[in-house]
Amino acid sequence: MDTYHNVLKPNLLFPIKVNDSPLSSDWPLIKRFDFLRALSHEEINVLKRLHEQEIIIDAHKVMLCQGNTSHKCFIVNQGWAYRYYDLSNGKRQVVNYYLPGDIISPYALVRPKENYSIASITPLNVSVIEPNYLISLFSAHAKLGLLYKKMLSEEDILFMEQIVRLGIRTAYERTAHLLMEFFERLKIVGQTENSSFTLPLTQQLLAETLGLSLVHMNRTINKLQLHKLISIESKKVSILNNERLKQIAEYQTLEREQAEQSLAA
Amino acid sequence: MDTYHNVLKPNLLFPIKVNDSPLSSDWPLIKRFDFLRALSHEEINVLKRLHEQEIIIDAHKVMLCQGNTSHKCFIVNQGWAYRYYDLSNGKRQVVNYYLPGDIISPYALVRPKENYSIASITPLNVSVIEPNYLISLFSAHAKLGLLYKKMLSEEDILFMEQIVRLGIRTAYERTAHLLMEFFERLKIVGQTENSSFTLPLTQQLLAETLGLSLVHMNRTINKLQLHKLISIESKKVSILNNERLKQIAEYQTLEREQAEQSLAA
DNA sequence: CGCTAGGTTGAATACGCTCAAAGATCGTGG
DNA sequence: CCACGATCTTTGAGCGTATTCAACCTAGCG
Repeated sequence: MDTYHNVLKPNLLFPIKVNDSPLSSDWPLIKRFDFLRALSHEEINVLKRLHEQEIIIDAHKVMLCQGNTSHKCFIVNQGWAYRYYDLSNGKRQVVNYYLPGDIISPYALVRPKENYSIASITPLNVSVIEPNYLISLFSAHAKLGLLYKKMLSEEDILFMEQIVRLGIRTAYERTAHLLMEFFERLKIVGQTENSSFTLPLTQQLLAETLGLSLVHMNRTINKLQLHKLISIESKKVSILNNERLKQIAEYQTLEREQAEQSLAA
Repeated sequence: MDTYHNVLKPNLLFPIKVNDSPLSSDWPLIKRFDFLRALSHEEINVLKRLHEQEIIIDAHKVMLCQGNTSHKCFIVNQGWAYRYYDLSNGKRQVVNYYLPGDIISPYALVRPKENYSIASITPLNVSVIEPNYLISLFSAHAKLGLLYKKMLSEEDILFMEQIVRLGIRTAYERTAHLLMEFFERLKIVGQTENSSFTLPLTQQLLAETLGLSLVHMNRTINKLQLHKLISIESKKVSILNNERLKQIAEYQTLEREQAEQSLAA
């Protein structure tokens, strides 16, 4: 039950300057924006400026603790993190995951006190940003501001999907659905190969995400494998039957049509 | 199971001009903003301008259908609405509720296609706004823009609370928690009296909100009444033992401290 | 090589679901 | 104003999914 609690003791961050900057197109945030709508050179340069201060955070560190205030935003460049809520009886609920290309705590400025904790799962490579800078940048560049809002809106949709998963889906469907989501999100930032991706989560964490017990989580995963829908070997998930998995999960691909009208303004 | 589906067939809205405008302080949105931080006369006037086009929507109407696009924003002035998701097997999940003072579909502009449906519960008195107008207004008035972001951030928190409810709370705790939430949200906009409020929901809808069956929802509500924590008579909920209820729900009051620093910028 | 975190399995239990049917309440029209 | 139908609520009983407890296995790492 509390194995993770012991590991995840609050800790100071140790910023490390990273020397080798990837190519512009290698920043996952830029990939995401570009996916939403093709960016101009100038826009790419603006977004690149967001990545000037890069740090690495160790795996299994609590970055932000329930009750504290967050003063910075982070763009995830590499690695996974998650937000969770602790109950007094020792149970935890994972609320959402931060994958490459996601922005951590975009509401930093307006939220006096975070109700949730955020922790890294893998070593985390993030760009640190002043929340104010983010705001001024996106109000100066209307189109980027719109894409940013689109990102926030997508986060909003992911929350709803999590609610639907927990509310009316069975353990089997929940698991299928979450895996589909991970796959599609990672695909956009180029972190999949063919039909597989690296899933750096323990079954305990998955269980705490899907509102299941560890034991049942394990059985559900194995059932999915038995049915030849997926296979997992050493943290690498392969989707063997995408069609069927999507059908079971009743998964709706995130709508990202290139509708110009909605982006014109 | 599908009783509600029959009632909630998509329908055109019938706008009705409302003649008697309430006093400025009677607009729930203004109350909410003022609660976040005391507003100046000028700011109140700006917000009043948002309420120029008011319409009434009948009870039990689908305002926005899964798959369609929303072109307008609505400020709820009076009545309840909710957002939900339909699964192909007939099950539904209620995602969130819109109470007086809430803004419906603030992401209207950036979302090409809504994945969720929105329906009214009671007759709904709303102000209609152009999404673009909302944006321009809040970028012209920095402080109001900040309060608006704070509102979005609160919506975000409510989503998380719903996730936690569904993920790790028991039926009993879920119900207690949701009732607490309704009470506190209604209190801010002055829709409570002493320890009671009007809850215009059927048990079916509550069940679809909390991921429970109708039968179990009913038993859970009655258990709460049996334990003298609440009482319900004809849609009126009275909280009999606030302390204990809050404790069972492990309810965290929404943090709305008057911290000037976070509002200064 | 041994320790520890993570994964697997079995068995008993419980919480919540389904099916079914009967009551209560509300709105509406005769 | 009462009667009727429809919706909503309540109750019983059996069942099933997921939980809990407990033990054992496995893999990775120092």
